[in-house]
Amino acid sequence: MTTRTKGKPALSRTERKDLTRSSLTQAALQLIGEGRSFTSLGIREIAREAEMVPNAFYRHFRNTDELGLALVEEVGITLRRLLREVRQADVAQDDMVRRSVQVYHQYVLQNRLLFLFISSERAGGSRILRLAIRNDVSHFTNEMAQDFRNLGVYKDLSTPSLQMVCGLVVTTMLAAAPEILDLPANQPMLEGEMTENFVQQLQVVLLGAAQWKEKLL
Amino acid sequence: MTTRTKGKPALSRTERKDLTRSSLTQAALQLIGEGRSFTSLGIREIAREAEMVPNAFYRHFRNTDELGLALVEEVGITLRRLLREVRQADVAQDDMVRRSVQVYHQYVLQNRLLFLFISSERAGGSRILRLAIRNDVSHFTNEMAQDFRNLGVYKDLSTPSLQMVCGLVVTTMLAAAPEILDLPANQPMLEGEMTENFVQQLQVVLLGAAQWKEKLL
DNA sequence: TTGAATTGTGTACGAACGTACACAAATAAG
DNA sequence: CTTATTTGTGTACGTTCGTACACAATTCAA
Repeated sequence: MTTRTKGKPALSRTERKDLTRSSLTQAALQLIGEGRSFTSLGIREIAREAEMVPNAFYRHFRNTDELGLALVEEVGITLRRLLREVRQADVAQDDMVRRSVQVYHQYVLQNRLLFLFISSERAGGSRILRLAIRNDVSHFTNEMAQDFRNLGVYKDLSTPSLQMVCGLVVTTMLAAAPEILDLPANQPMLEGEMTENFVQQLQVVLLGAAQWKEKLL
Repeated sequence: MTTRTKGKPALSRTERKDLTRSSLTQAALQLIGEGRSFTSLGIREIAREAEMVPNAFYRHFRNTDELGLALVEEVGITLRRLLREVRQADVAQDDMVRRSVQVYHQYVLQNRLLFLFISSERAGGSRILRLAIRNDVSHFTNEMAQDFRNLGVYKDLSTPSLQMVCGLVVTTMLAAAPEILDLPANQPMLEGEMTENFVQQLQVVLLGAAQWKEKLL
């Protein structure tokens, strides 16, 4: 226990450690934001960006992959928050898709670095990271399916079918992320075109889902 | 002109050059197949794999990105061939989706290295490569839309709408590629599950497309 | 208060990297 | 045949990398 006889330490040791650890992960994200790809980041590079000596890295991670896994944890949290935001914004039913796309679009921009990370490491780079991200995305998909259940839409779809449809929605969403991020800022023309395409695709998916008939076992 | 007074040179200079150039691109693909990511490949590494001295690389490419663009050309050709193969296999109408998925699945396995390259560089790494790949994928999408036209299906969809739907199909296809490639070989149980999910997703999309009504301008 | 554990620093080493330059061999062109 | 161009080699330099080791400073526990 923390016996604080003299009130000196404003932060405990573990608190300090967590701070520098997070400064490492944030440094990695920062580098990603500058166009570097996570796979090609080195220990020295990350440590330098975090303004610490290379060796300090090892006090927190054995290698860059382990730091990547820490980032994946952030991914999980971030995706969960996204669901919450969409849920809140989404009371209306009519153009629910368009509204959700708006929320998603702005969410991707706000969490630019993480979505850059997700997008590029979900398919490329280290197998461990890839599977970890895919695992998080899978959880995200299932939560979305649960949300659909709670909303009472698509009542006649079995849970596996609902998950299948949500998988499709998530695939479409994640494929849109890199396009959102690569779009030059303040080009309302292109942006509107892309968004409209995105909205229509989701509408097609949901239209198909509404028509989907369960297969006979 | 090639004045061949004495019949010595079996291969012309440019032919030889093209051969070594291609041995460089193939070396890069080979390294990708061994789990390395293209972005992190170095000139020396590629040259070593191609069994040539590092400096020889510069006789063919200025840097690794330029070699990547050469690979993207192969991507274009490969995607075009895929369309052709699906077109040939696809005369039947009933389970056309399932048949196409089978063809696609085996095609991805046969062109494993290129699909590894596409999947990981489409979202990550160098911006130039990313845009080049996206351009090829976009062409692929449009050709698929043209194929749909020629087949006479979805007659009441406008060309932009047809392209939008095909974009959805292509997104789903490309998202499936890394999963196909990461699946441990000879696991018919998992493989069947994945394939079935894939088939259903495409069916949902096409079902939605069939129901899609053009928006009023 | 004293001793152990933790966290960050400084220095150092070999390996791999990109690339510059001079050169050898081969081929095309006059 | 001579000469210029092209293609691949050999050597070399400075940079960056991962990581090992010893050490300083701090914090926790007894």
